[in-house]
Order: sequence, then structure tokens, then C-alpha cells
Amino acid sequence: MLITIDPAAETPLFEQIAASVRSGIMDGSIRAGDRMPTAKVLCASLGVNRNTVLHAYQTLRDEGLLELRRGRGATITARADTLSRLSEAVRELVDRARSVGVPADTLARLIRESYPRDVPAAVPAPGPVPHHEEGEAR
Amino acid sequence: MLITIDPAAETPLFEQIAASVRSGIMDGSIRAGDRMPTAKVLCASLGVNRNTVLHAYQTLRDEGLLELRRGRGATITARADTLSRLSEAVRELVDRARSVGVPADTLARLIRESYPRDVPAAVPAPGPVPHHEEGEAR
DNA sequence: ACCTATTTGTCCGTATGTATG
DNA sequence: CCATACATACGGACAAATAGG
Repeated sequence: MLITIDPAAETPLFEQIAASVRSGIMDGSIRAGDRMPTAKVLCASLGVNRNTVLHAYQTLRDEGLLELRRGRGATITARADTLSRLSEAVRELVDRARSVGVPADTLARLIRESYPRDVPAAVPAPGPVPHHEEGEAR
Repeated sequence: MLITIDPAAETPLFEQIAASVRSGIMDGSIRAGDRMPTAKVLCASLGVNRNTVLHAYQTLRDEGLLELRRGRGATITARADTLSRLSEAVRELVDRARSVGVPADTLARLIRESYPRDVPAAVPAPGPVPHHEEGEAR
């Protein structure tokens, strides 16, 4: 497992760190039960402030991937393995989409529209509005 | 097949029409070879300008979902069926993600990160990306 | 071969709302 | 507050391709 950052990149440093951990989870190099280095150690090896590392860790905790305990450090949760298996399925889908020439944007939109919760404003409802109302404006 | 729009929504009308067709393609109610209503007919039934319908049609054409010919009308392309099958796979993945509590945002991000950052000349893989030839003698 | 109707393609101008400076 | 630019939508007009009488 190797965490690297690029201080010149647009992405915030804490997000780069979090993304690095996520990608480690997805490719299987980080698994449930693994211990992340302490914030002190990691910030030293990355050359960033300790708060930046903590920010990244807390972000991952909010995503349910990391468990933080005072005096014990950071532990990867079981959810990481779940996400890892899911990302395998994602890879297969992406391969399939790419093979038929569907770009990432379209696929991401497909995902969103398949989620029942957030109804896309584009197709709000099967509401019957074939008629054009006139007297309604501002 | 039913196309509806909501004049009060913030989404542009042409985009609503296009989204309605896409959604019809994805749920299987619109298939390859189907003929869309002419712009004249559709704009009358929706209560919008013909140019707005044409704008939506041309958007779908640019996405490869619709074939437009003067004097003949608008025909759904074979790509629509491809997209329909893909959206079925998307639904399955979304179900799986939802069952483990992964929100749409995370899944969409997973998709993006799984997409190969196709920088030119960085393809050592034997990936047979199907090149889509357009110029077809008729 | 000619003509006509239909349908998309394309341009014009106008109006509106939004974002920007 | 005003000016500008841009996207959206409308209404109209004509050109070009297609189909059929």
C-alpha cells in the first residue's frame, strides 16, 4: 500500500489522500481489518499537516470505510470488502459500456436515473400535460 | 410510448423531450427501428415549437440514438437496443449497491474512477475498441 | 418524367431569463 | 444599477430530401 499526493494538483490534498485509500480498497491492496498508519506518521511521510490527514481519515469514516478510535488508530471496516466486491462488478459494467462506446458521463447518468430516490428533474412524472396552459406566468 | 413535459420545470424543454425518449429506450418501450412522431405532430401534442422538438431530436441524433432523414422522419437506431441492454445491467448493479447501502454519488464516482483515463498512445492492451464507421454507402 | 405533399435542415428575427462584469 | 453575453424558446420562411400519384 502506497499513498502519494500531488501538491500541484487541483484536487484538495485531503481528498487526494482519501482517494488514494479508496483506490487501495478497490484494487484489493487494502482490506477489512487493516490498520492505517497514524496521522502523525502519515503526515510526516507525505509532508503535509496532520490536520489534513485527519480530515482525510474523517472523510473516510463518514463514508463508513474507516473506524477511528482515540489511542488506537484507524482501522479499515468490513464495509471496505463490500465496496471492493462492488467495485469488481463496476469494472465489469464499465468494460461492457466501453465496448459499446458509451462514455463515462452517460453511464454515470444511467446510474443516477436508476436510483429510485432522487428523481431526475428531466422526467418528473408521468403527468398528463399535453395541453399548453396560457394564463400562467411569473 | 408517451412523451410528456413539464413547462414549469427548470430543465430545458428540448432536454426534457430528449430525456423522455431516452427513458423510453431504457425501459424497453422504445426499440430499434421504431419511428418517432414527426416534429410537426409532436410539437402540436406537446404544445411547443417545432424547432424545440427538432432540437431534441438532433440532440438524440448526436448521441447516436436517432436517425433523421428529410422526408422520412426519425428512426430509432440499433444503438438504442445496446443502450437498453446496458441499462438493464446498470439496474442490477444499482440494486446490488443499494442493498449494501452505497449511495448514488459513491457509485457514480466509482464508475468514473473505473474508466480508463484514455490518454493517447497509452493503450498496450489488446482492447478491441469497436471503431464506429459512419460513412456508409447506400 | 413531372408534380405535389411531407418532413427534416437551416436560417432569420424576437423575446426572455440568467450569468457576468 | 446598467451593459453585455449566452442559452432557451418561439414564430416564420425557405431549401433539400423523400415518397407517392
